[in-house]
Amino acid sequence: MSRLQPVRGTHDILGDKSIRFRTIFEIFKSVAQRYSHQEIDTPIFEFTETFKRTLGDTSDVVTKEMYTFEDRGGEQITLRPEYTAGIARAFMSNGLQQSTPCKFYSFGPIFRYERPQKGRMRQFHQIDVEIIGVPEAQADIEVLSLAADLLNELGISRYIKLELNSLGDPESRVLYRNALVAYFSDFKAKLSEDSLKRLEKNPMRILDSKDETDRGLIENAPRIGDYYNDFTKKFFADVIAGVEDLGIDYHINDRLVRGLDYYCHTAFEFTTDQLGSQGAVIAGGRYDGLMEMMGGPKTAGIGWAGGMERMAELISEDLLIKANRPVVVTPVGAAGQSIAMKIAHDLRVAGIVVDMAYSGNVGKRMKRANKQNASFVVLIGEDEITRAVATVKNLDQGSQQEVPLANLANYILGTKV
RNA sequence: GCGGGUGUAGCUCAGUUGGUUAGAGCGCCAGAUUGUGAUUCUGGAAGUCGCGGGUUCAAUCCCCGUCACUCGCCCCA
Repeated sequence: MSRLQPVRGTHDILGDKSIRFRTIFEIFKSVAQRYSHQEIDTPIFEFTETFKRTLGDTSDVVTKEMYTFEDRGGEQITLRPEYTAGIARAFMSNGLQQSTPCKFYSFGPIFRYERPQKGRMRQFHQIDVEIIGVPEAQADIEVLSLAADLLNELGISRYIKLELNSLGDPESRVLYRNALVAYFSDFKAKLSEDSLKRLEKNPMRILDSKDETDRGLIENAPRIGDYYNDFTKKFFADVIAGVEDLGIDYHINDRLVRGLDYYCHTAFEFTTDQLGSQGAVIAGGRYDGLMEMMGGPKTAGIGWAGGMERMAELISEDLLIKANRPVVVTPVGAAGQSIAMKIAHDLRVAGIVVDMAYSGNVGKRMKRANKQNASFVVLIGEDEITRAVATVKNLDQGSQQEVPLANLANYILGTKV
């Protein structure tokens, strides 16, 4: 048993979970396409440098959560711990600066070495949306609107609230950062160990701290809103006005931050209290400084990522996209056996989901068909073959009737709806 | 990385204050019913009691370690 278990924090996706994932992805794809986003698939691993440079040396993701290894060619490789860096890299690798704006969507596995918990795995799956090359607030609004529509169509809006903040433009940020450092420096003796480190490298992250003493200090810390310059104020007001016009509920949380320097303006999280301590279902923000930091031209960007496992826990049963019920072809005797596969094939070509009852007596095969939730059983034995018919039994009604083989597909398709 | 809880059949769980052969329900297989499903009845298979070590005449039970799950911290999707 111990050898057969999956690696810690990884899960096989099958059965109900698989259906949930497919449902979420189908709905996501449909919504994203209505917003005119194009699919993009970037590799699951990148050079370690791609993530190190963009996520910064102080973030938890880089310092202790990446799956990094040296490949046989001696390259430092990392399994992607997030989407944005890879998509930004792809944007530049493919020379897409020539064709902005670019609107992308993507989905797939993400890897982080963390202690597993409900709603937190080492391999998990995200859906992702990015708009690259649009510095205007319309992009922020559209991306938020896409997220809100998605949650709506998934039927889980009522569990989720949107927290919104602005980190300001670079000028506002510097002012605020300095004010924070000045404030917290007076309390160095009281700050938690983590927050002391943050004070050096990443003072805005202190606002994230859950440490009780820290929280007391944070109460009276400077508020970012007081440091916005006119441009930032206008930009944030535009975003809020747009969100309100679309009827999206939100509330401002001025302690919601992103520590890294390339983030600016809009930052947001769609959070829930339904998943224990894993609150965020969708999170994102604007990253106008990212491309430059990666060595490309200055390019605006905004996007978000959503956790599929977390959404999968929230969506309700009746939303799930079910596969069509099968028709089960049941041969009787050697004669039936020889013609059954051909009959099944004809039905499949006609677009019908068909399974075969492989073995056992007729009763046994009926029983299995019933268990498979089949809609019809097509019985074919010597009696039928001599008359070129099949006995078709409707499992819901219990009725049955003989149908000429030539009409079989039409009969089933016609009766179904 | 830190702290708490849990680990017995495919699933959900009982149980033994340490003592012949470890149980139930559901599921699975077979028969009643060898050309007709859902109900019913009868029978059956299935377990190194997570794994390793220790204590003991004897361990599924007590102790230690380990792995996994789970809850909280941390972090976030």
